[in-house]
Amino acid sequence: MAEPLQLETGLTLAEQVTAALQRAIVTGEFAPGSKLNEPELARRYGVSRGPLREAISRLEARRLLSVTPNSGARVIALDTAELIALFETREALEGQAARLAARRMAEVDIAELSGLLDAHAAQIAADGGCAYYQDEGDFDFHYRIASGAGNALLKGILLDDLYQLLRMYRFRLSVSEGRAEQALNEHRQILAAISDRDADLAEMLMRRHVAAGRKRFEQSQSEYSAPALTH
Amino acid sequence: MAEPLQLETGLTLAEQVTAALQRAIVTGEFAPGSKLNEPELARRYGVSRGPLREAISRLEARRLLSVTPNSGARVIALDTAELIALFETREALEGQAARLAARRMAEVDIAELSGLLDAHAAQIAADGGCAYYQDEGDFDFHYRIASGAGNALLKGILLDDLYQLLRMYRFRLSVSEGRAEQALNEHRQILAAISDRDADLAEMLMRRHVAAGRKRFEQSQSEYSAPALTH
DNA sequence: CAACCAGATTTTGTCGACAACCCTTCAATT
DNA sequence: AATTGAAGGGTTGTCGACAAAATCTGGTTG
Repeated sequence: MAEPLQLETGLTLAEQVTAALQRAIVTGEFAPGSKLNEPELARRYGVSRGPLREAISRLEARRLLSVTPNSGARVIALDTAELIALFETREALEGQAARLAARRMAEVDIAELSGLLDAHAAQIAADGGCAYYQDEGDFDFHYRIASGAGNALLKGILLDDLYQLLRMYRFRLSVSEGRAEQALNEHRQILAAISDRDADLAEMLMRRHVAAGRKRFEQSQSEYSAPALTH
Repeated sequence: MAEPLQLETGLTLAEQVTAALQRAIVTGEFAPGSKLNEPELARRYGVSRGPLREAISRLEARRLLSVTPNSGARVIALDTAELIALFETREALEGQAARLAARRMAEVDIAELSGLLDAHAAQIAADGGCAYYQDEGDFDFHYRIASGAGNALLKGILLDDLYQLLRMYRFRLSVSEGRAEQALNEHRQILAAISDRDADLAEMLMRRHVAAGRKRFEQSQSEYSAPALTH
């Protein structure tokens, strides 16, 4: 259903529509590959097509939409190769973020993130790591590392672009049984390296952490194309 | 002067204005920090404010403009810390690009790039490495590595976002005497590693190459804040 | 029966106009 | 003299309408 854009002050309509539309895309309300109808969307959000088109332009630059002239905007649809490319890019950027966080993250932020990991541990113990909250916890951790790097550009690319794509596809990247504990453990190791101000180790561990996700995904894909190998 | 937007077919006015405006920003025609006047720009490019505002929205998402509601758009103005952040981000992405290029770049592209480096060498020998052409040669090299990585996302972030920022500020990042030969030498080493399919070495060399640029810039900045050391 | 070609309809691209807001100017007040 | 406040002009934000393009429909023809 259409939520007609709760009105916030200080923001332009175009910005509010951008946020609402991005949210709808990322939560899967608009499926990957589906076409966006401008008059319909404009009615839905209660705005004219002007601000809506500005929002579409923004989201195109953020790589969430792909528009073809005279044909319209479609939600981006990543194939397997492009999802792997997303992991590869994250690996580089998040590795660097961890490296820089080891140099620059404030002690108080490290302590707070440590507490957050305790909360994640409790949650996993309680509900066995329900996939949704597990993902949210994972995003939380990576979000804070990206913020702790003290590099606004790096943070912006990760939060505004890559994490949104990742959120879109989290259902395809769903984690396996017992993965939650392992991920939490890796988070702890990364944070320990940051706390030790060991930049090299922090980067290496983060890269492995992201690469592990990519490899699990590659594995899950190759099972379909070559199912004979695993049983 | 106003070049009223040479008309190309198949592209939206908004897209053409985006390209023209980005070009004007990147070449320094609009200085960093300067304000963009919408009616004036619309007249200049011979379009209405609709497509112009879409172009502004796109360039804001690409981090070339920063717009504040009800106040307008300004060309981005990077301070020293933000330029360092740009180098740090490039270091991670270009390092990864070199790593992936070592795995995926086609032999024919490697050979062609090798020939391009020969041309650069000849150019440096001829005119002593005039700063402008030297920069263009540098961009050429990095552009091809980014393309050779076989990762459209990584390539897009580098070409659409980071390299544009870099071009904007190349005058502040101008190279010193004799730097051209050294850069060319580093390019040769990187390409050799790629040709050997040595991903680890290619990444390391590229990271050092970018880091060297960052360090020269940091050096040039600290000279002003602490001039007594080098007098 | 398939392919192709009009006509009609929907959708996108663009424009000009109006309203809201910001900044400047300048006069009045403390 | 400095600050405040109101009027004015200018800029931004938004809208509805028109024109061009694409898509859909149905009928015709090979």
